[in-house]
Amino acid sequence: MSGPTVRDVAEVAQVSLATVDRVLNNRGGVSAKVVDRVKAAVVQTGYVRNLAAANLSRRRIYRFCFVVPSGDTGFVALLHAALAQEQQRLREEQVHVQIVPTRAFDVQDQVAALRKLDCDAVAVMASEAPEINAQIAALQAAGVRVVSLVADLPSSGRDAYVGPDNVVAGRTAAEFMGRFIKDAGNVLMIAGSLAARDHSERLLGFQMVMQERFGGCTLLPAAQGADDAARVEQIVLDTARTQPLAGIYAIGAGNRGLVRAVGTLDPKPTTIVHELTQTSREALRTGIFDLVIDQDIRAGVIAAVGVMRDLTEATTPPADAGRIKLNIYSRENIQ
Amino acid sequence: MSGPTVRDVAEVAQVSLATVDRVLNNRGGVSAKVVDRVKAAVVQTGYVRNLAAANLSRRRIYRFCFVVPSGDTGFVALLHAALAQEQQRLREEQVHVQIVPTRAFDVQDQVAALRKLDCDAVAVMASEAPEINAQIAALQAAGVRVVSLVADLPSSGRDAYVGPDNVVAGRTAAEFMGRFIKDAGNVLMIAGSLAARDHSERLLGFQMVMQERFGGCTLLPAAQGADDAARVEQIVLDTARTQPLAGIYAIGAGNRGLVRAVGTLDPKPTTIVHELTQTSREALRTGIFDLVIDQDIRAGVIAAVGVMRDLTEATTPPADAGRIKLNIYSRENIQ
DNA sequence: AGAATCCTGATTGACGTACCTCAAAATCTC
DNA sequence: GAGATTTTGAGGTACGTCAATCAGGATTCT
Repeated sequence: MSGPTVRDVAEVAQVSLATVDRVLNNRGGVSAKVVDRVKAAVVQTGYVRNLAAANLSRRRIYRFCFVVPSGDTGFVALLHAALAQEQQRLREEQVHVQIVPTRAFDVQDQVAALRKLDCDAVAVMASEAPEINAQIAALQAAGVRVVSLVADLPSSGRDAYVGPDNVVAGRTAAEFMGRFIKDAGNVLMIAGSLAARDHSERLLGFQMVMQERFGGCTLLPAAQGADDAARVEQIVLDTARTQPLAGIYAIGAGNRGLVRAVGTLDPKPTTIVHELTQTSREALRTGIFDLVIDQDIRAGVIAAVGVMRDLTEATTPPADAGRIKLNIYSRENIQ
Repeated sequence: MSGPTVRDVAEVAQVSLATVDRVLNNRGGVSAKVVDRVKAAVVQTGYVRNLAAANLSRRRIYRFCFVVPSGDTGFVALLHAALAQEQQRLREEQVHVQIVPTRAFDVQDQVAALRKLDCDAVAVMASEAPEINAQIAALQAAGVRVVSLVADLPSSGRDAYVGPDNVVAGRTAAEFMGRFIKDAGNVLMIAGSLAARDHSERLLGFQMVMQERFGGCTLLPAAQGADDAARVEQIVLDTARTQPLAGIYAIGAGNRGLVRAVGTLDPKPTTIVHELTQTSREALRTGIFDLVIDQDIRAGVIAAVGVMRDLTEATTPPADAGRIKLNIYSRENIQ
């Protein structure tokens, strides 16, 4: 008593099961007339494929790899946690996810990791570099679909990008920065590395909106903190020594250093950072950070798997499948 | 070549398939010693149940109903759209979703709708009323699990609530309101009806934070606009005639009226509203609204279905399963 | 007309789990 | 140690789809 099956469709269409199967799975070798009849029968019976049965029968196992920077703090730690959690769940659905940690900013290590992959598709989080582009091309030539994760690699020819729109992220940061500091004062921007596409795009978006709509503020030259807490701390302290700071926009990681530095400043500059980690959550709560712009990395992992599955099946994933939402957190809506 | 199956577990544990089945599905009648042996075998082999096969075999069809207010604009329209979309997808997974529209604020109509349900579980979006509580109790007595959606019905004894934390929603609105208007001026709060639990909770949270942290603002008495555009427009215009308005917090629906009214005011009060609809999206873009606090209703529908499935299976859903995230939108990150 | 190609039918065996029955074996009770 | 009870085994069927094979009929081409 569970809805119409292919059997019912076959009966209504006056054809055999085999023919229905051919039509439903586009196997070809069926005349247009019969195709129409079968499709009409599908509509008439209200047939919907039983996903469980389909998945069971086509005993496809997907093998996906995630090549992502290692790290036991901050965003990458959350990413690994999300991956591990999904890995568990996906096993039930016959999706095997392998996680390949790399050293952040180490191009050779990342290339090496990519080289020895054996899977149907891979999600890569890396900076832009010609060697990496080359290796991605090689993977694709070998039939492996490639997805860039969190930071896009547009020039690599990757099959898809899964991550937030980082220009929008920067623009949003600027919107709140401008309003919070009342369109006046010096604003310090600290990126990790401008070779990381996500960082450069955020910076771009931030500067655009600040210039367009908050001309009362003065943008200081963008600093690079290499996602390193000590470096970030030093940058803030050095800058604050020579001029008053109304706002700080931290584009990359290294938030522990930011917390230390901002905590010593009086008046405290309005501070906007990315990624809701333990550090930033705590800083929001104590009032050291004013806003956190977060990308839901768990949603990102799920989206990436979905896109990789589509790509592996040679079906084009929906246009917005890879777009990860940006979440804005203040001290009142931390979760 | 698709991982270990029950067969492998049975072999390793030196028991029959039937016994493994009894252990895995808690059917009882197995000695503790053997249970341990089977469980050890599960770990040793790395067995994970194949969801597709399980779902196929247990030919369970879930029948769920959504009893929600009808409406072709605003939030409820989005809700219906999300429902229709999920309905499509869920059919593939043998979940039959029926949508029962009711007249908003019409208790008798809602009770009547609840009375003639025939399903395994129901999600209800309604205001608080004793008649509704009674009908929910009757449903539960008949073995139907009941979930409150978007607006909680805590006194009804519903099995679960799926929706955002509306106190947090109100607190978040206050946080941004206070910062945007620089902690000074009159703030008007407009609810739809304080009988709707979501509205009263938002109001509560908003007032708490405004009093705690933004004592410079003056809170005007809360108005009730019955989620009606004309009423809301009138309230704003009437209030603005007698005193300057620094901020408006619209707790419920009727945003079209709000747009009309705020558009005529100079200076424009900082306006914070709920739910990202076509109206509020457009108002954000043109600068009439300053912030929209949205609940992702599609995520809500998915969560509700998950919770109903768990409840129907008599497994307690995870603690945070029903919690819908609040998303904050400014003109820069509309999507 | 004969050969080649195309279209369709009929049938069958997986896929891995759930769920059932019946009988045999082990354990407990007095 | 006989009887009652609990525990375990053996075996089967069903779920709906996929995938493949083989064969026969229809159509087209030469």
